[in-house]
Amino acid sequence: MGLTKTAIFSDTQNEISVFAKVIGHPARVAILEQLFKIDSCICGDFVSEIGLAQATISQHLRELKQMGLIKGTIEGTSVCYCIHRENWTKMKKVMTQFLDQDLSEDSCC
Amino acid sequence: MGLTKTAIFSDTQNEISVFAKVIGHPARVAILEQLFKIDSCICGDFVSEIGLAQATISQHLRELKQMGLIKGTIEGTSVCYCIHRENWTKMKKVMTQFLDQDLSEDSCC
DNA sequence: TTTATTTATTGCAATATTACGATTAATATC
DNA sequence: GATATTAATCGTAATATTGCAATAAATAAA
Repeated sequence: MGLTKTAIFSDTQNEISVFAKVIGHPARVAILEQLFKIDSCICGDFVSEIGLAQATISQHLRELKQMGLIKGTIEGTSVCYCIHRENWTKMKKVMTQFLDQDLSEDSCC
Repeated sequence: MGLTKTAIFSDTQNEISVFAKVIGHPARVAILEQLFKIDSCICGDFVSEIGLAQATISQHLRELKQMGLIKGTIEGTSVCYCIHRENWTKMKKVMTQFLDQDLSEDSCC
């Protein structure tokens, strides 16, 4: 099939997995890291920094934009991208809550 | 293509994305949540709890095991699964470091 | 030994993802 | 206006993922 059965899972479970999925590609990780490192907008320098074709980068940027993690502003012929702070914070909260789960000592084999 | 070009990314970038990818499916999120909730091993109760076929669950368990997030111990005819605490902690560290990045105020558009 | 019970594996079909060349659209610059 | 420059989109190919039925393997119970 290839089609995830989202209906049988809770909203939170789906939310966690969707957030994780968007981080689940090194190119998107690299894009986000660059935006944090520069600590401002980046206008079109992704293609030269990351070794992927322009069309491919554009596709990854679209996915990040669709998930709301970045936003782009048109600036003449180029587009300036930056982190969407509110949404990043929201994702951080959701993911951290999941990751921070813990077990009591020696609870299992 | 469909083949991620891991070679052009850093080890850290690949590590983050691989960890995220394994969390990137609600069934695997559900399995992990159950293990944390029960706070001990689970022997074969996944299929009844999650609404997916036995073969599918087994496949997801294998992926989690391959990533080292869970470990299984054979217990007669059934297998008891539990969280691999050390590896979970390691993943938490890697992911948290990535998620905790922050921007200075008003750094962008 | 025969018969459950339980999990892993295999084989398959359907959908998703990744990547890129080519093209399009939009604005700058000449 | 004609020509660059930049980013998005389209089309396509290759690989990955998801899901399940059927089967295999391994142990427990009768």
